Amino acid sequence: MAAERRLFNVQEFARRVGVTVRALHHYDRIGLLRPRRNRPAGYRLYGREELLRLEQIVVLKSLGLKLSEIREILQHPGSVALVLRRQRRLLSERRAQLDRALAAIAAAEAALQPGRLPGWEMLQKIVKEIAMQNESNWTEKYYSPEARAAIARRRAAWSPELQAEVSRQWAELFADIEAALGEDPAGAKAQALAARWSKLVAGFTGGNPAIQQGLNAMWADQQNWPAPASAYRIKPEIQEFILKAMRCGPAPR
Amino acid sequence: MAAERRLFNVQEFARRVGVTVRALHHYDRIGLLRPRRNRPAGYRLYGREELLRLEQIVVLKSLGLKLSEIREILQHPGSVALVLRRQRRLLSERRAQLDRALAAIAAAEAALQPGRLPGWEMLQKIVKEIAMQNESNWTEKYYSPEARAAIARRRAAWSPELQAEVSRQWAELFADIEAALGEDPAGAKAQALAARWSKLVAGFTGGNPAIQQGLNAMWADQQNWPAPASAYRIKPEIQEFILKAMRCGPAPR
DNA sequence: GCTTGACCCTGACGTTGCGTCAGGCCGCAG
DNA sequence: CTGCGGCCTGACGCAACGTCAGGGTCAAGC
Repeated sequence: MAAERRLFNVQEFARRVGVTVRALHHYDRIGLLRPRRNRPAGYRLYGREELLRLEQIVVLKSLGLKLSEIREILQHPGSVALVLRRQRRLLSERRAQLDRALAAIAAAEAALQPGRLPGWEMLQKIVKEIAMQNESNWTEKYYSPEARAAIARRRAAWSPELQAEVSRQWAELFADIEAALGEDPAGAKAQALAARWSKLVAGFTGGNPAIQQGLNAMWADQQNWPAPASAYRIKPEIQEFILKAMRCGPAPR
Repeated sequence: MAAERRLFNVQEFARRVGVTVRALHHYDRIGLLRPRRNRPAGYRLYGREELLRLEQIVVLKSLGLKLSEIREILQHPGSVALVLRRQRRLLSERRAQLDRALAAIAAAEAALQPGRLPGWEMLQKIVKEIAMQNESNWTEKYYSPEARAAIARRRAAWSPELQAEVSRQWAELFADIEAALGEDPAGAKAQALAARWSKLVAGFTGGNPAIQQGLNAMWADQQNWPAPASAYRIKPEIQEFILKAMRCGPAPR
């Protein structure tokens, strides 16, 4: 009955869960987490029940939910699945956006690596290209009926053998690039390698620009590579060489 | 000399670049983009020069830079490389955070799929596990000297043949799972499959939890898969089955 | 009982990048 | 002259608190 009747004052309570006192004030004001206020002076006091609720709040907040949404969820726990699905979609979109920005930055850095002046037009063009697909999902834009059919074929044709073959091609390309690291990125050899690279990437991505962007973003930050791709982890020198060859190679125009 | 002396009023100017009139007001107030104001009534007028600057602003904004940072960059264009590097790091971190949240959501959804009650403790545990690695990079935490050595060995041992072998294992596993789709996720067969899955993933990720999280996040949202991984694109049924088996399988305890 | 230092309270403003009125001036067509 | 559309300048709102400022409370030591 009287199990752990202990009450905490704000500071200790906050420290215990890992939030700030100010946050508790805030939650109190907006009615998200109401403490008991028995003490005559109006001190906030929190018990086990509030602890539970606060932990739930923290968990949901870590999923990127807004406080208002959290309040809704805690009032109607049945809607949790719905909210999670919605949230997942939202975060996915945000991540796609981030990937685009990262890809743009990577391209921009590669473009101004050679020590040239910034070259606003180039930066602008890069970003525009990449941001283009920002609005409206590319699925409808780039996967017109016939393209969709092509993908279906590609997927149907997928097999372990094909997979192995493609893997081999990547490995070969990596080896070739490594052998050519000293070459001029603008030279014919490097250009040929870049072309092979592009072709392989296109084959993998099915021409899907969003995925290609994702790839670029990953280059820029290999630490965050997701699992299966890690088998393809690219050495920094190779990555740098290809980026240079692709960006500063095809004649300045 | 007098090439395109045309001046635009706010509305047209805004429409031309794709920003709102209010934004232009804002940029004016904070001194980021000052229009000319020749007209007696104090109307804002924008020319070619302002157009260029606004375009630069928009580009930099799309990279996630704050307006104050943009102002800095435009004042000192030499710092652009530095700012880009910093921004890339920041966005990477944000993306990692997003990945963690997505992984947690995916796990949570899988956990409450069976129609059971939410199970706050489970949700909490999931999120805690995943958020644990939030602070301090895992590299130091999980890659102690000996682990680092193991990774070096792994990398040294990497070869096209090994790659092909692993690819084959994945393909086989996918096939086996597909054949077992009708089974009980909590059954021994499903559990064995889940174990194989885990082992393969661990092999790929070198035990790196960050990358495992990334993988989970990708499951939750295959649309955003980056390039080479797309060869491993997982069918939804397979993904769902494994998630179920891994989460609701090992006895409710 | 009194002082002291630690702890608590309630406003209230700052942050970021605008959205959204509200109230009023300007300019051009009929 | 009137009407309508475009422009202007405040000023508040949003999300989730951080950060003072000014002032009350509590427990302990003297």
